Amino acid sequence: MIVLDYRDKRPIYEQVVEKMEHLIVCGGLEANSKLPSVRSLAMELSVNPNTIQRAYTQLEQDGYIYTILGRGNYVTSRNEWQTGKFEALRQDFMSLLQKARDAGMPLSDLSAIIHEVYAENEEDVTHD
Amino acid sequence: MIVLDYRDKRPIYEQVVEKMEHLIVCGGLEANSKLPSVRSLAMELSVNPNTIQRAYTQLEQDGYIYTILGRGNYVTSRNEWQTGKFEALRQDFMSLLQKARDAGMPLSDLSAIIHEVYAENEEDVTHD
DNA sequence: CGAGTGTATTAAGATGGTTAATACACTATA
DNA sequence: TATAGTGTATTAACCATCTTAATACACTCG
Repeated sequence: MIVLDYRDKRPIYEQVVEKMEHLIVCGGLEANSKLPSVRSLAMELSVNPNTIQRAYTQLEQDGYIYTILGRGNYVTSRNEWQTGKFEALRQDFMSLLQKARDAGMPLSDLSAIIHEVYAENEEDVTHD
Repeated sequence: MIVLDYRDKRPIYEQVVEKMEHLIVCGGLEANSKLPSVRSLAMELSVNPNTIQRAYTQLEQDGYIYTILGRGNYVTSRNEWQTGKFEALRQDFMSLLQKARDAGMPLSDLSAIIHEVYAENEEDVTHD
């Protein structure tokens, strides 16, 4: 379900959060489906249960999963986290765009990247 | 010249690198102008000279400054780091755009943000 | 020469990530 | 009711990294 990158210098719990979030956002995990238990995932990744517990706590705070005591952790439905996710992405985009503008990066470069990633969605949109 | 944010949990040397880089990229520091000495900036920020030394070493590795032994640290001219900077920004954009696409963020939202930040440069660009 | 500079080394303290060993409360099931 | 599986909490220890501290050395400039 998840593979750790040991060259990654970030904490393990952050990697678990990131990869779980990616799975959920991309639809790899259905809403209300059950996640691996704290102990089983810890066993699978050869890490301590506390580390997984910390990751799950973070995911719950971010709204991606919910917990039922004694039963397990489950995936939250999309509409519960999508608004917050969009806002976070907006913040990141603002920050990154300001850096790009300050560095003198041409608007055309950004446009090219956007159209490369959003290849399917092409219709109009990107100008006034 | 620089103000530290003590609520920021990142290492001090990272903050110094970030703020110096920002100053250089935004033109707040001219090419070939002299930076504060390791000891004087350490004094000014009330941190250890080793911490500033580490920041300057990082800035040099990233191509933003160059060092002359016994004389000081100086700002590199724009064309020496701009290409690398653009490439790094491109990488970040790709990564962020993929996340936005996966989360189902509409192209129109991105367009709005871009036009907000790149207000002056408006011409056409963002569509084919 | 002397002051200012970058650089290197070593030791110590502080913080945070991780492991480890337990313990407790809850839920589902035989 | 018992048992197993679950989330959760606590405490201690280990380790890596950031930071400070105290020095020392080589270089440049006046």
